[in-house]
Amino acid sequence: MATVLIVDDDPAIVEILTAYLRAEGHVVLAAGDGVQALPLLARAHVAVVDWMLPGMSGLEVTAHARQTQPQLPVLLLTARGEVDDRLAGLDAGADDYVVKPFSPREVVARVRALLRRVSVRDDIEIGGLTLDVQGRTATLDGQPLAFSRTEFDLLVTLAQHPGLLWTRERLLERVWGPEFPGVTRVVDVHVTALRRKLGDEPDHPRFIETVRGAGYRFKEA
Amino acid sequence: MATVLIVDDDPAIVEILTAYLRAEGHVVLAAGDGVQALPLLARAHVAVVDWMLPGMSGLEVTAHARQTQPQLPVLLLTARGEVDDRLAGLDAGADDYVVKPFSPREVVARVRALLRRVSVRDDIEIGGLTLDVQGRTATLDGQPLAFSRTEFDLLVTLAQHPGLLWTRERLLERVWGPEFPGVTRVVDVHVTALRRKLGDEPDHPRFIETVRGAGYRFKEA
DNA sequence: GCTGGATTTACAGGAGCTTTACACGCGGAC
DNA sequence: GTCCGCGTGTAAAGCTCCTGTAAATCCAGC
Repeated sequence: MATVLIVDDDPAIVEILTAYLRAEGHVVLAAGDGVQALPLLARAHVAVVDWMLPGMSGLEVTAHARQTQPQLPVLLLTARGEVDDRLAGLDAGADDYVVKPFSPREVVARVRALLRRVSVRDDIEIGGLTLDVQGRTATLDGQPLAFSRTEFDLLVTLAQHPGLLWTRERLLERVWGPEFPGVTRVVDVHVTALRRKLGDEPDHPRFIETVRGAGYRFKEA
Repeated sequence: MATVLIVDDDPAIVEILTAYLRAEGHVVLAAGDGVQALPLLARAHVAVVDWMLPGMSGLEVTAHARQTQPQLPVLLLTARGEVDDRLAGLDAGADDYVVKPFSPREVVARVRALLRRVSVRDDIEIGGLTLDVQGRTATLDGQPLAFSRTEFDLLVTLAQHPGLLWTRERLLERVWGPEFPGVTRVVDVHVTALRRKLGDEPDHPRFIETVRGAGYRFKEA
């Protein structure tokens, strides 16, 4: 259960991959070219990117992802003639390859493998807050802090992308999963709980700020 | 003394390494390719992996091990021509290298070094608890304590990695074996049994703490 | 078959999640 | 300025699901 970004200008490919990935329980975001893809990168756990794209190439998208989100794994889709360019792709920071024509199952399998890697991400440290994602422990100004599972997932999601605006809907999608039936106010309640534990005041927040009419945002360092 | 996983498609190499490692008292698991190796990773204390494998490469096996078992040391076997790729191997998370052709003694020596690092010792002592892994005996605050086989294996697994979060699934894999068909609640039952013998209370544990919604963790010293 | 241990089952208690309700305050209309 | 509507903060209630644990069942070795 994760968010997968597909970047391909062929609607047929997008459609078939979306179907397979949804069947796995993932949330799918899609973009037809590189420019559309850039703002979606921050919301993805893994990106599937076609090499040949109109305008900005898949390689450029990959390089951009590598810069802005070093931990985001990228799976490149390459046509047969491009196989020789594997090295260039590795240089740009792609994590895996699938050569066209591919079977959707293969892509799904590799996405799954990449997701396993993401789940073991390094520690987050920002503004006196440290999060050990793997061990699910946290400290604030050196003091250990206990969070429930939902609280911790929510905090990690926010803290992994400082400065990024998260709507309640996107947070629900990401933290609670794509099929969560509940209302968005549940996010508010958990944010309140987080803020209490973090010693955060809604007016002068140290970490989580409210963007009225929009959602929440983790303060940049 | 420990369980060593060998992944190599050359039966001659597997055979000679197995002989040397057995002579050191280790348990040896062997796999001829990466796919065979994956389910065995959970049972190993250290892995010796050939770079060139049919299908899934040794690098991929290493990366997979790094994801699923961060603490598992990996020793890569590389042919002379691949030495330049050392950086790639380090990226994938290998802990050490041996360049072919190698002497079995050298491999054994490096395995021994890696095992020291991972603290797979015959004797564990932490917080008043001592475990003699070889002799399968234990004392708590000087008093001898009797455990069943499963209890002892479970306790050793937890105690060897203080502070590391273990999900019930990972514990099943490691203690019960990768193909165990049972439900994860069996872990709970054995943890309860362990705690009773250790005089551990779930609320204020001296040794095994519950991470609600995640799994169990042996308290750090 | 006996016996010790492993696994499953069943159930109680409680932590944490969701919903609900209401208060507060910002911002726009006038 | 006042009024009103909407969005947000937060406490509290109810409920769900997780965990602890005893008891029943299963199983392997003798």
